[in-house]
Amino acid sequence: MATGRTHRPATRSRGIPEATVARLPLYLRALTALSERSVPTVSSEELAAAAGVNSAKLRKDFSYLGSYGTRGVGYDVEYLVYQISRELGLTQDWPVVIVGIGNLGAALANYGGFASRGFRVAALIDADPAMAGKPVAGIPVQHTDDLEKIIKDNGVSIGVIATPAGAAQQVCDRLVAAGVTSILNFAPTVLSVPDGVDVRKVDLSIELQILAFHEQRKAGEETAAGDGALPAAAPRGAAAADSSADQGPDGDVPAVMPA
Amino acid sequence: MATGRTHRPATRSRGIPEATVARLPLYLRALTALSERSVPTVSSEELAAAAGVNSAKLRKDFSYLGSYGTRGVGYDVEYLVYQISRELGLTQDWPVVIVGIGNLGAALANYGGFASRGFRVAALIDADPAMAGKPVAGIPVQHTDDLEKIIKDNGVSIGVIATPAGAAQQVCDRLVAAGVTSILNFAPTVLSVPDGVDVRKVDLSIELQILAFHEQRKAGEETAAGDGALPAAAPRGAAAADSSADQGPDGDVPAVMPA
DNA sequence: CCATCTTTGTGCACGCGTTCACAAAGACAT
DNA sequence: ATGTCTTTGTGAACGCGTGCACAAAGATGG
Repeated sequence: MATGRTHRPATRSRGIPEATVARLPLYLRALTALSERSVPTVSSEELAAAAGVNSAKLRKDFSYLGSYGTRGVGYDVEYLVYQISRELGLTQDWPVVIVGIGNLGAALANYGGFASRGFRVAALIDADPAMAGKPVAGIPVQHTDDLEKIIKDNGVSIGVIATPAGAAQQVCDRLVAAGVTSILNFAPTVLSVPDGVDVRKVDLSIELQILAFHEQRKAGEETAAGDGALPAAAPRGAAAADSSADQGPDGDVPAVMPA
Repeated sequence: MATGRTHRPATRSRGIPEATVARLPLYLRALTALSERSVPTVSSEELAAAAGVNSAKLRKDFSYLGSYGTRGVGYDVEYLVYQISRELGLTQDWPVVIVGIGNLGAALANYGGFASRGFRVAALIDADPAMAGKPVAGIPVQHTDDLEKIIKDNGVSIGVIATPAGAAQQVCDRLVAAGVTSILNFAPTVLSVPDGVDVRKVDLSIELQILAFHEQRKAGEETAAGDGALPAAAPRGAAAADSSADQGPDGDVPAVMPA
């Protein structure tokens, strides 16, 4: 996975395993899609297929939340959406700040997935004075000097770090000192934080390296035993991948530094 | 972690556990930093601290690669850098294509971590004809129509998908059909691929939701048992930053779709 | 009301990953 | 050469996560 939890050795919330928590958003996404199609109920088998997991695992995951299913029928989609949302804390508003408005920071600011689940981008912060006041995704960028005030005024408890690696720890320290207790770190650095602060890491470079490892292994195996597992995949259709046009301003601080 | 592996139930390469493979890039980064500071050797304790892991775990991880340490001394930094690089397949050139040059795709194209490890951005691909020829990060964007030819001409085996969710599966199918066997997926969708193809997923929305879960738990605990670790949480309801902060225009396709 | 059928919820076993704790190995000083 | 000291490499125990397989529960039809 592209992400990895940091710290918190084996802390379990109220009996909900960490692995289950990590899958809840997946289920929630699949359920939301069903909800939009006005599907009333769904079986564990169907939902598991949509989420790409084993159906037994899904049932066990749900069993940690309670008995929300009906035997012989399945799960009520709307009800389950609500229960999972509540469990994940998405029924409340989570103001988020993004620090480091480079390419990646701008991409995150434009990310549509924020608003759709209780997250609200409360502020964009960058160390470059030239960026100050400049709107990104409709939100004016503020200077790092005001970081503490911004955090406190908005009651922010979740911070996103998209600065270069060299600045990440400093920014992290300031965020934590100002009251942030959850951090999503895109900078390729190991952040050290006090107990009680959660850090999750997203690291593109690591993901690619893991892929390269498996790729190399595949290339090596191809000489040895023929597993024959590689059928020529059928093209599903001449598709068009549309993309958004405008990209963030270039020439700024790179979103992420080399590993 | 922000990422999660897909498929591949318990496939182990040559005895190297998957969890270990996922940590090798972490060690490699720490070692590279040491190498740049001309540190000749490092103990498992020091390196573990730098990588943010347990020293016993680190030693066990290295033991899967072989006995590269010297008892009483530690590990030779340069030698270990080489061994890990070789194990991860980073001593060879990996041409990579990025499909979907929106905000996120552009950020990835500008990502410095590519070139520094055997990865080379061979091409940028987008479905928007208006993007064609336009240089991003010094590389001209090419149209989706030429996807298959680009893959084959460059011998690409690793593809990065940064398209909207709706286009991801189609793009994935075309990439796989053209010969790509490893995919890094940034679109919030479960991709289905044939056996033999590795998919890794990076999903910002999921990461935030997991953080929200823990954040909510922390807020809830503060009332109950005094763990002592939680300083008084800041009020969250305070005034919103800017009212005019409308999220990005929805007509503009976001780099990643809402979950 | 009873039989049947579907689907949930979970007890259980297994395997992976983590951590402890220590013996073996080598460096270094005398 | 011998003893001491440091640090590796790993055997073993433990805990978490996964998946099977099935009993319990409820819907549905007669």
